[in-house]
Amino acid sequence: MCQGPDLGRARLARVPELPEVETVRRGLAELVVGRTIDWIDVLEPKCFIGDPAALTGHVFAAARRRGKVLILDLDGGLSLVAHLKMTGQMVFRGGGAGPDAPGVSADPAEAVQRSHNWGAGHPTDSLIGDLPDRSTRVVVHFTDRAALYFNDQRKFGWLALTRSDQVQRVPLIAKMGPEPLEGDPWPEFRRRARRHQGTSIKAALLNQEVVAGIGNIYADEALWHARVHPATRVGDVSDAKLKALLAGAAASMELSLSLGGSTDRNYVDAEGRRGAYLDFAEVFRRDGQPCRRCGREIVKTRVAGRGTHYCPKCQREPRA
DNA sequence: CACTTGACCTGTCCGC
DNA sequence: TGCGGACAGGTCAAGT
Repeated sequence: MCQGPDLGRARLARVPELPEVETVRRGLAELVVGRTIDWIDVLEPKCFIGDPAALTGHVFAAARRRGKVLILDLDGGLSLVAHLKMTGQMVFRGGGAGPDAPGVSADPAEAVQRSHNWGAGHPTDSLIGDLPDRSTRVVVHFTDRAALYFNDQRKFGWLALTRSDQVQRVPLIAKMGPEPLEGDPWPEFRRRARRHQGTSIKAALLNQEVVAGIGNIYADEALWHARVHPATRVGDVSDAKLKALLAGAAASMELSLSLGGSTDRNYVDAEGRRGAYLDFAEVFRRDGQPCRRCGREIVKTRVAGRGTHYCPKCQREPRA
């Protein structure tokens, strides 16, 4: 297939953060809930924690999410916890067309398969080819011949089998901060952010113990919305600005979430250009382009060890 | 304890 | 055209 010059960058930017994981969750809730596991094929041992054989015969009962972590509950008090990290994907394939006809799957399966094409770096991008492929790490085979593929080119992601009542004991989940899109996260976010007065606000936003689900993209977006320089010490950020940061992150994620359903459709146009996922971005990967508020050129630097995009006019240096 | 840096990986891009 | 190296980023371990 033809690969435009921007395709590589576009893929890298599609790291699953909260909105992307939520979109995957919704798809899985529709497709795997109610299905019975036949067996689990672990192609990359480091990507599956626990005994895969213990899952045979169990039925998916619900699909939940905590921050960027997926939680798939099964009957019998078991849960499959999953983290996509940077390049993980969950790709469902129905068995409607039969096991020997991988390319002619039924409509529903294909539709959801596309909507699950988050994450990055798949050879064929908007339309995944035959599975398993070389990035497939785990395959959940269902009794009806359907299958759920966990793909992850970089092997950072994982699936872990745990007892449902132990899910909140998973280290990452146990310490996780409030959900930014549920209830009123502000009091808890403020409390937790104030524990890290000495670090940069960007590092604090990326810290899952401060607030759940924010990654590099939405951290940069939130900072732009709130007009805060990413290197500002948390101690120098007012409560009003902290609140604006939380609101900015939420707004950006809500927008992304609302685009999630349509992103797959025109993700890569005929020229292989970037997809709709970037339409909500004000600064991320927009270095060299004008700020949509003031026209100043967006710059890229490094803060908290991460590529960081901001507007030098709207988001002034701390110091003073 | 607070905070920073490196490791984990692989694919892609850039300069030579 | 090919090759080495930088880079991408979520989380954890190890370091200051």
